[in-house]
Amino acid sequence: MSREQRQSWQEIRDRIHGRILSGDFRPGDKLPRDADLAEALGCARSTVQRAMQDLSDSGFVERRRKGGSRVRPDPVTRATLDIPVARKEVESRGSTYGYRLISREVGPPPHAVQAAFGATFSQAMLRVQALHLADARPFILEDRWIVPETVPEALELDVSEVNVNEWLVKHKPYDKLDMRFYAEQAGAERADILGVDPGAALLMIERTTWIDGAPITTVRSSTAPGYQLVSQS
Amino acid sequence: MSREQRQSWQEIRDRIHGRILSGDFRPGDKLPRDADLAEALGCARSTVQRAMQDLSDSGFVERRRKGGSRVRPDPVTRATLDIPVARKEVESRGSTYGYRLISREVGPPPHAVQAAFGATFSQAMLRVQALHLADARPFILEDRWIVPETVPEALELDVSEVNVNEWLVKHKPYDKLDMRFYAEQAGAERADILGVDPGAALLMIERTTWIDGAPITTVRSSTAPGYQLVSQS
DNA sequence: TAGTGGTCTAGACCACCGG
DNA sequence: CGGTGGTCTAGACCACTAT
Repeated sequence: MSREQRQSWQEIRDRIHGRILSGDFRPGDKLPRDADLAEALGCARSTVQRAMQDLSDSGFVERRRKGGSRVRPDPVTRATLDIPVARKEVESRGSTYGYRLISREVGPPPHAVQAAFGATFSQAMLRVQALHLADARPFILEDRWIVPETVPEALELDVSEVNVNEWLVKHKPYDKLDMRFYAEQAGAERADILGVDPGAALLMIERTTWIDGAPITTVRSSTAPGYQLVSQS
Repeated sequence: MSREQRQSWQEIRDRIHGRILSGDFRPGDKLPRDADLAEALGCARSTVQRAMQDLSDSGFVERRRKGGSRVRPDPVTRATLDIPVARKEVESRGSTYGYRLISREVGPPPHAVQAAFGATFSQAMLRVQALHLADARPFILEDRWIVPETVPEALELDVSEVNVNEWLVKHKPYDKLDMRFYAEQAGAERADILGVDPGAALLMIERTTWIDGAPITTVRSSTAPGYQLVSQS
């Protein structure tokens, strides 16, 4: 008789994944219960659980309590991006990092900023514009708005010395993050600051963070031409 | 005496995370072993394991066998992107999807394509250029190269009828994916195809996939102005 | 080679949600 | 309300790697 081999959750995942790819399970189909899969595949239920968890994270299946597992009808490709602190990114390229404060002001946020937070805030906010340099050349221009009610210490910061970006990352945890990427042409002013031709295509990165539902900060980063975001693994 | 409450791995994670944020554990510090944390926090080791796994996935800590766990010295913000199949994306916006083949040819790949695969391939490849439409307006222009040795069926496909993009997603699994995003100005030809002004800023998406080390396909997608990539949660 | 994280198992209970 | 996925526990063994 055959002996059951010990199987890793990756093997179990691949076996199930294989049956999806082979058309054995088709998009929209309901999959067997974890317990039944476990028995059929000859492993513990928690191993199936782990495998299905991964398939769910990867976007191949949807899971619902009581509803069971289904093959996701619309395939997606999922990518993970690491956005390091600007200084780290510059240094990892072997360049020398530099930081230059461009402006600091306190005032009412424009509509675009309020929209980023998904609400209307009539209160004044702290705005900081700064330039990250790589070997003394412009690398990223960031335009940041900070909500003083959530981050009162920010008003006291000497932003000409302290890198607000890194200060926030180190001291202000968030539990909600909205991030978006798009392309935009450089206007005259931005082109001048970044040292590029007006109309150059810039990759824009927008980040907005909240903690316990309270808005922390939103930042629009204009990256210099040639900048690329690369997915992990 | 006090009774130990049953704790979820999220609670355990937050307690450890809290000690990192509070400066109790500083960047670069070595954390206690899982077993010690479990005892200190009053839960099973596997619960700590799950919590640390999440902190590792989120980029807060680094884990190494024998080496133990350390607070990651360089903070990163991590974002997950879902890139749906073009048709799904168009339909989810309430628009009508359309597909138009622009060209199909077999020939030697340019250096840029070989570079994407990280190797030199002198063999001929299948190139397919196609346009995805939203309400009859250009949405995404894709320029794809397929390796016939890995995907022999592709040569037989009637690409004027079949959406190669979706065909590959459904039938060709991959185990390695490289994805990158950048901004680029539209040249005259692309501007014409996409129906935009020459010089417009376009968000570019590059995807390259492998299976068992063998290259499958690489595609450069030029998205129409206004296109945004938005992170999940 | 020994220490540490990674995983598997078996069993139990919980939480959500469809019928 | 009952079925299904989600999680916790305790214990054992494995795999990687720092020392």
